Amino acid sequence: MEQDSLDQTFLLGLVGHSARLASSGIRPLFAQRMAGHDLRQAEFAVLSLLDANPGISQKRLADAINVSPPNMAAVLTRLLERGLIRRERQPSDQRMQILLLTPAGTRLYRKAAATALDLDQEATAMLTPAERRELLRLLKKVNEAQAAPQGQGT
Amino acid sequence: MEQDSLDQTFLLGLVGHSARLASSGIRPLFAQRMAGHDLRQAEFAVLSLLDANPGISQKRLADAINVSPPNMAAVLTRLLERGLIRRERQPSDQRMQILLLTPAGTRLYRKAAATALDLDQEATAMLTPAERRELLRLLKKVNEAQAAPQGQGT
DNA sequence: TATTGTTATACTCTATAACTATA
DNA sequence: TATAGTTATAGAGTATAACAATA
Repeated sequence: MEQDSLDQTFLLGLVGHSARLASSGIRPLFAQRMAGHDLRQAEFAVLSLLDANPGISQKRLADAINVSPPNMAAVLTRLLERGLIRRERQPSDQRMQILLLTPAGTRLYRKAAATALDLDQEATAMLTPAERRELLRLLKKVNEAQAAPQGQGT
Repeated sequence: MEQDSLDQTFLLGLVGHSARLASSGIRPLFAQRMAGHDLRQAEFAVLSLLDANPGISQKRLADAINVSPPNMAAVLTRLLERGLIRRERQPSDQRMQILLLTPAGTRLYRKAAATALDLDQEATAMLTPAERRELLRLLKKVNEAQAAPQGQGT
């Protein structure tokens, strides 16, 4: 039995620490359930964004989920090899590549999305629906401001 | 210029994903500012917990910040080598080790804690004070339930 | 037999530099 | 010269199995 009388006042007053804890607490459950679909977190996120935004570029994908371009390339390579996505050069700007789900990718995503929603709700079952919505709203506010600080980052 | 018209509705409805995004957004700022103290996230967390809870065991430390015992051993080794913490066997139960900050560890922690609080507040400056408090309350609720599911995990 | 902690190891994730090609 | 994407590589974080010592 754990005596959880630890004083964590300072650490739990940091959003960075608290968010990391929540993330690391949910991660194992996500990994375990998603193993059935053979999808990792970043892979699932890519499928989700492509389902909702067919034809976007790798850059926008990478920016949205905070993955560096080299690491995104590796994620996409694996999804391409599995036949879950396809890509084409954009005619108007040949530097860009347009990404799309294949029919197999769409089918897998539908199943995986149901799994993801289930497990996420289980992992947050201690919150009321209103609390959960509020938590998501506040995290979104933090994340949107991160993505676009005030012009240029550096 | 980014056209942030991406539809991320589904992903941002997952607490796991949103928490991970927030964490990964704040991490680089944390790392950059803490480099001045030569402290990584887990190391800072250990110092903070030892400052508030002198004499706790490695197990309780590891549980509190979601680090596995083998990885905690590595973190502590580095802090010991730097003379920031010390440890002793507990007389009553010789399996346990009691951890304490050294005077140098306390001094470094004081400075690092001020840095951490500053950067975390900068990173969440888009929230009102009330929103920030509410976000921390909700994350705490999620994290407390994670830590102690309902008896034993497995 | 269970718990605390260690060692060794592998795997994943993240970060950076250097490069190609397009613009 | 700047941007999209790639390759290669290093480093940090995470996970697991096997072990020692104590209870």
